[in-house]
Amino acid sequence: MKSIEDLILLFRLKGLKITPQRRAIFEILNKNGSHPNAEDIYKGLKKNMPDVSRTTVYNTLKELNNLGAISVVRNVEEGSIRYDPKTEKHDHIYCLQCSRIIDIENGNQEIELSKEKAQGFKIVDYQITHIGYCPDCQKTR
Amino acid sequence: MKSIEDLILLFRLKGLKITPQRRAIFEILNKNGSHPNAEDIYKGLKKNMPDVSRTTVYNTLKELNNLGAISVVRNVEEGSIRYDPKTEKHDHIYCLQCSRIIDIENGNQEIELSKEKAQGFKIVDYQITHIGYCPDCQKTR
DNA sequence: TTCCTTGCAAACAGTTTGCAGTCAT
DNA sequence: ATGACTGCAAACTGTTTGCAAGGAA
Repeated sequence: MKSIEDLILLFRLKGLKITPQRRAIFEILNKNGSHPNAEDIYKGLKKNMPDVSRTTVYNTLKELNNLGAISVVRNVEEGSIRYDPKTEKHDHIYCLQCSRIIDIENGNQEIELSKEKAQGFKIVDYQITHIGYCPDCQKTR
Repeated sequence: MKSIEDLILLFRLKGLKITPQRRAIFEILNKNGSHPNAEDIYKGLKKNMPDVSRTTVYNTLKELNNLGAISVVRNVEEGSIRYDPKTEKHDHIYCLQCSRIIDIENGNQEIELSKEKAQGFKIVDYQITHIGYCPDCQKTR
């Protein structure tokens, strides 16, 4: 997870500008620690900045993603794209009922594919998602 | 991967009907062996059945998914839902350039989460996706 | 005959795009 | 001053829904 200062430097380095809207989005991502979609961020923003538009949210998320400052959560079959502000490699646990995603450390080096299994693919990454029910949702089933 | 006969029996068992459209969708899923989205199936269907509608494709995919005869592919970040006709547990390799997905056997029992790592979640499944570039796309980069 | 299914059209959700006015640098 | 950014509206994509007519059992 990049600090707000890092994000600002990163944007400036690329000739991108730091607007109050962007600064506020950085703050939301930074304190949130979760896996929000564009709408989550938009709603958070609106509280303090009622005239902000969704376009600005989408635009800023796209830039952040381009810069590698956030990443897309490889999909857990939902209608919307969810973003991950944590840049270090990690796995996820996904709740089938409430869609909550939590991060877990990943300590599996054995996941690396053998040459035969890779079938000619050049592998650059992998994603592990554990799927189940979170503590809260177990109570209400 | 269920046979067409199995799918027909499964549908009949649930009081669902076997229409020519559904039979044709079963055939496409069965011979395709890939990870199509609704549009892929619709296009395939149209060749022999020009008046078919997308609604029928969506409806049938939903029923198949409900019955556990196909599943939704997780861990890819695309605009559309992709389905997996292979019902046995397996992993995927995903091509970042052409979006091709291939199946690979999964032989990682060590993926199971320890109790501490699961953080109270009740885990029922997991999905591993290896990400990279397929042989064809490596040539054209 | 009885539901289920089909196909059309409309609705919907999430996201992207074009553009005129505004603002950061 | 310049180019990037904002916010609006419209377009677009993938999917879902309501419904009248048709078809499988």
